[in-house]
Amino acid sequence: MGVLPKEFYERDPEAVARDLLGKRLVRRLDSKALEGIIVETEAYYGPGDPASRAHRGLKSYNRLMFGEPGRLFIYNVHNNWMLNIVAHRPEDVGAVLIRALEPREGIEQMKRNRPVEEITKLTSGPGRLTRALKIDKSLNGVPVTSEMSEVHVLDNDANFEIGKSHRIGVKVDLERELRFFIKGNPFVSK
DNA sequence: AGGAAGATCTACT
DNA sequence: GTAGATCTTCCTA
Repeated sequence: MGVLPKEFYERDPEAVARDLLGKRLVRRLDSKALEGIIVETEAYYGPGDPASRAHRGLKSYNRLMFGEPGRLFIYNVHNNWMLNIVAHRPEDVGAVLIRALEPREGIEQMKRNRPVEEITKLTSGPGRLTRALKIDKSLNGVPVTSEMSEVHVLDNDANFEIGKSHRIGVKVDLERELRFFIKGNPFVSK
């Protein structure tokens, strides 16, 4: 069960979003590691996608979406850092937003980063999980395809049903449903 | 300088 | 459960 290789991310964003469900997201902090299972994702495309950061074409703030797959793409919305992984076919544009995790390792540390009454609220939302894992723009562009990396994703054997819906919070969405989540998992955001 | 942003929290009905 | 205020960052003018 090693790190997911770059090829994993060199596919259609929808496929990557689905396949990231159940995988283990690892955040290396000091000598410790914070870890959670990915339970909710959304796929974003290029200029043809009205909800995408890349909608208005190549800009300085979205250039990572046009670049090498398998790197972090991080931006801020309403004082929340959004954690994306660049994912698309060669010469294409896209990314996958990580929307929720099920905490596994370093839960005490996460709670210190983000005090919360119920454990189900610790990482169940894109802004919540970045706070719990101490992720911000300083990690923008970091590759997730090496164990050495401060953030990386490990393969995992898991069995579950996948649910899907329209993306959340999007003003104008595509017709396709591009939000994916693990059915019945209590850490999926509401 | 101004405003919009893929969200979150709180305070209600 | 739902509406409204508000958190900050970075783009665009």
